[in-house]
Amino acid sequence: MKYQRPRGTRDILPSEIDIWQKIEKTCREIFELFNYREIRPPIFESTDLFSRSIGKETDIVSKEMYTFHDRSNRSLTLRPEATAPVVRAIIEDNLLQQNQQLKLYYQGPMFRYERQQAGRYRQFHQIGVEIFGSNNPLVDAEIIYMASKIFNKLNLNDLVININSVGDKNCRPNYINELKRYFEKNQRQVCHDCTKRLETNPLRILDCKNPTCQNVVKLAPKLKDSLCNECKMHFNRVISSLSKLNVNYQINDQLVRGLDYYTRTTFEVVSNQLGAQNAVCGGGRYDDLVEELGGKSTPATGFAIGLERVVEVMQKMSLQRGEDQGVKEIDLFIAAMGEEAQMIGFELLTKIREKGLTADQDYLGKSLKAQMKAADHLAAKYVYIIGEEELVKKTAILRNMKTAEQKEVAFDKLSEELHGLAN
RNA sequence: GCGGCCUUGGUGUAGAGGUAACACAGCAGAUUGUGGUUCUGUUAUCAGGGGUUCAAUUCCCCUAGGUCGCCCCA
Repeated sequence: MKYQRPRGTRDILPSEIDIWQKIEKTCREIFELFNYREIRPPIFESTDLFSRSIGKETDIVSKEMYTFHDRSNRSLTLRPEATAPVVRAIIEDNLLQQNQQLKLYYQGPMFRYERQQAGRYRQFHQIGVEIFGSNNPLVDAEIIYMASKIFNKLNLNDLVININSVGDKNCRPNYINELKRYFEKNQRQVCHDCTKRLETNPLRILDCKNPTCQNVVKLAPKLKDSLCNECKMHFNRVISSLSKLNVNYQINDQLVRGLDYYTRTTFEVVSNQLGAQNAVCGGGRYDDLVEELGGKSTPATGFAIGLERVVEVMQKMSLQRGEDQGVKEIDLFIAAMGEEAQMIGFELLTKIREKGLTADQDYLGKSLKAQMKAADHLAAKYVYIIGEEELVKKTAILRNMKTAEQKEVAFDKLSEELHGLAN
C-alpha cells in the first residue's frame, strides 16, 4: 500500500460516526444548558505557550510535542491540549471583563507524539470546558456535576470519579519539600523513574504503580495533611456540594495530574472497561495560569473529555447489550433502467428530498436485480421501478420492500404518495 | 523513549520448506424487468527489503505498520 495514515492516527469511519455525533451532541446540549459558549482557537500555537503553561519538565512538553518551524522560522506546536490556547485567547481577545465569570467550551483534535496503545493516539479528540473568574468551590462542583451528567446521559454508569486537592502556591511548595526530604531518606527503595521524578516532579511519585514505590509512598507524608486552611476548606466545600447533588465520587489522595498548572481541585473520571489508559475525563482548577500567561490574576477551572475513549466504552457497552450498530434505513430507492429512466429518477429524487424524505438511486447502470439488491442493503422502505414501458405511461411501480406489495404510481404523484405513506 | 506479541484476498480466519484452504461480503449467472432463501462461477502470489536454501509465503535479520504493556495522559 502506497499511502498509509500516519502512525497513531485513525480514520473515523461512517460505521462509527453515529456514536461520535451522539457524544458531541450530548456534550453540547449539556454545556449550553449550563450556559457555556463555544470557542475555537487554532490547532497550532506558538511553542512557548505550551512549555510555559504545561511545564517544561512534564512529559508532554519534554518529549511529546509536535513542534515545527514555519517558513519564517517561528517555532509552532500542534496543540497537545486546549486549556493554554483558550487562556491565550481570552487574554488576547479581551473576553474577560472585571468581576465577571466566563464559561467556554471547545472541541477538536489534539496532538501528542506518543507510542500508540489502547485508547492512546497521536491525534486524538477532546471536548472540554473552562470557567474563568471565580474561585468559588461551587464552580468546581458544577463542572464535575456536568461531567457526570454527560456520562449519565450517555448511559455510562460504571464510571468512577476520582477527586483530590493538590494545594495551591502557598502550601504545595512546603509539601513538596517535605516529600523530597522523605524520599531522599528512602531513595534506595524507589525505582529508577522515581529517582528522576524526585528532581523533576516529586508529586508524581505518589501515583507510581511500582509496588515497591507504593510501599514507600504508604508511609510518606500525606498531601492532605499539609494543605493550608483555605485549600482544605475549598476541598471540603467541593465534595460536600457534590454530595448534595448526589454525585458519586471517590477521594483519591494520590491523584496527581501531569500538567503543572493545576491548583487545589484535580479530578479524573475512569472506566473499568478500558485498558491501561482508562481516564475518559480529567481536569481541575488552575488559579495561577491566566496570570502566568500575562493576563490579570484570574482563578479558573475546567476539564477535558477524551472522545476516543468514550467511544470505545460506548462501543463495548452496546456490544454487551447485544445492540447491533444498525444500518440507516432510507425511505426510497429508485431503480431505473436506461439513461432516460435514470434522468426521470434523478428529477423525482429532488422532489422527494424536498419533502424531507431520504432517497437515492444507482448511478452504476446495474441490472434491475442488482439494484433491488442494493435497495435491500440500504434498507430502503420503498423502491420505485422505472423501466422503458413506464417511460411511455409516465407511471411506474412502487414496491413496499417489507410487504412486497406493489402498485402503479404516476411520476407526478410519487412524492405525494410517499409523503402520505410516511405519515 | 523502552519491551512482548502479531502482519495471508474487501473482511474474518486456515496452512505447510516445494508455489495457498475456508467462511462472509462483492460481482456475474441459474430467474434475459424485481431484493432478503438456494445453487454455480469469479476475486490473493501470503506488509516491504535483504539473507539462508536446489526451492520460502512458511526459517533468520532489517524496515514499516498493527496490537498490548511501561512511562505518561484524554
